[in-house]
Amino acid sequence: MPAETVTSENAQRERIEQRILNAGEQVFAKHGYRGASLQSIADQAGLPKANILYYMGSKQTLYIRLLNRMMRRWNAVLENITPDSDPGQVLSSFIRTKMVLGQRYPDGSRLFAAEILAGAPFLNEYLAGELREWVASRAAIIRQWSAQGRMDDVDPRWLIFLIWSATQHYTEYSAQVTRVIGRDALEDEDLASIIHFLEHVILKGCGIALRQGAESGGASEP
Amino acid sequence: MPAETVTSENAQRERIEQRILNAGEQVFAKHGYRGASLQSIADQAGLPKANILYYMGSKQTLYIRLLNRMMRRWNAVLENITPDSDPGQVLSSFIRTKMVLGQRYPDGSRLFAAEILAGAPFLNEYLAGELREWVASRAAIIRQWSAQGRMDDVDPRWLIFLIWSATQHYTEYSAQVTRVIGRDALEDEDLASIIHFLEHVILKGCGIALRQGAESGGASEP
DNA sequence: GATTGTTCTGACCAATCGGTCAATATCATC
DNA sequence: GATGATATTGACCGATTGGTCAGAACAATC
Repeated sequence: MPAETVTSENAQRERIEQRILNAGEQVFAKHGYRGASLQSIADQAGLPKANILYYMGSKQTLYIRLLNRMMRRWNAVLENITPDSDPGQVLSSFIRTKMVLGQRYPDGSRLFAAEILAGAPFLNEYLAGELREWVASRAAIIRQWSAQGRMDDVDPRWLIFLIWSATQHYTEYSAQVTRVIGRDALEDEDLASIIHFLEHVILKGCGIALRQGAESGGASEP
Repeated sequence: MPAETVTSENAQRERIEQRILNAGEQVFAKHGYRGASLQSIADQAGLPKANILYYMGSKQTLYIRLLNRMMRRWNAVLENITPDSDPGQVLSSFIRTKMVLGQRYPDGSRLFAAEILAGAPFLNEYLAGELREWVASRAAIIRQWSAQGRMDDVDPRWLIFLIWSATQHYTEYSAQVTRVIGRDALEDEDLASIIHFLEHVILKGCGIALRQGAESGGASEP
């Protein structure tokens, strides 16, 4: 780049890199690693193809940067969970945080999904290492809750996958969901309705009492 | 093909086409429409590339045949549902049927998922037509159940999507699930455990009484 | 065994793939 | 305004893409 002051120089480079990353996220999300072409990413970013390679080095480097960026965004999920936490609060927050992240980064979520569909060739270590530890530690706490009688004795791994899949669905499969319910996109009221539904079914299904007011107008209890 | 008797002639052609379809399903499932190459499909099928095109005509024709084949397989899901049906039985059967189908046709399920990720360019009509009707008719019946007090008043569309996503997850994301729980593949006992979990949480979460014996050793009720 | 209608496939096509590179453009510094 | 460092990009590379096609191979009929 042109040599400006150090800060603005970095800022300029940062802006261009972000533009490339966002363009790459869109294209990789739609067509997967193999199906995405540098030319289409360049078109999406409004830059010549050679410029993409100048900044990112290679297709693979760009792709891995995108995977890492998305993994970092998920760090906020289920981070403050302790054996003393309230199960209802934690699961409810899990559902809400995950839904918000999916809405904020739909392309990143889909990019991740495409990588898993392809057999997760670039994510083997992450899944079998970091993520496995993450799930195991959360599962251990949930098991304590069950043992203390604060919720049903369900397999916490399946519970985590259930919440993960249910929330992912509305971003990754938005093309399916919107067409089936006859909308162009999911509105805020839809999202609120979905979150409310998931909280109701999952918490109640795990034998966790629903919070007061959370059921206003939603579901009728016997 | 060599001119044999009419029946065996068709049988021979059928065998080769099935071989190509299965190979295509694998490759399309992994890499999506754009990312899949006819050469890799040919290699997978053990045939020269020109042979693939001789039988299928074009990449797009092969792809659409695969989508149709998978859609047909899903016809068994939620087919016998009436206002008089037992909600618990129907939802339980929905979960089981869907899980079994996912296990039987993992590549087909993933193929479908990749198509949705790409924005469902080939499935627009199906999703906005046939599938929308399918969901709407089932949703209407579920609403009747709620109105009759046989289950909670939850949005039936979100319920259908919940079961759909939860069951899909274990086939489409098997790469993630198996690595996170540290297995090579999901065993029969895992599947039984998952089905049991989903039945417990979803039925109970919808305010449907669980059948006798279905909870043996599974979840502890207050 | 010549005829006929498929089946099969190597060779080839223009287009596109990821990536390289040399030439040019741009700016801060002196 | 000369120097040096980085930014930019059109032109190009060999490989691969989906698809075409002519002709070889094949089996049944006459």
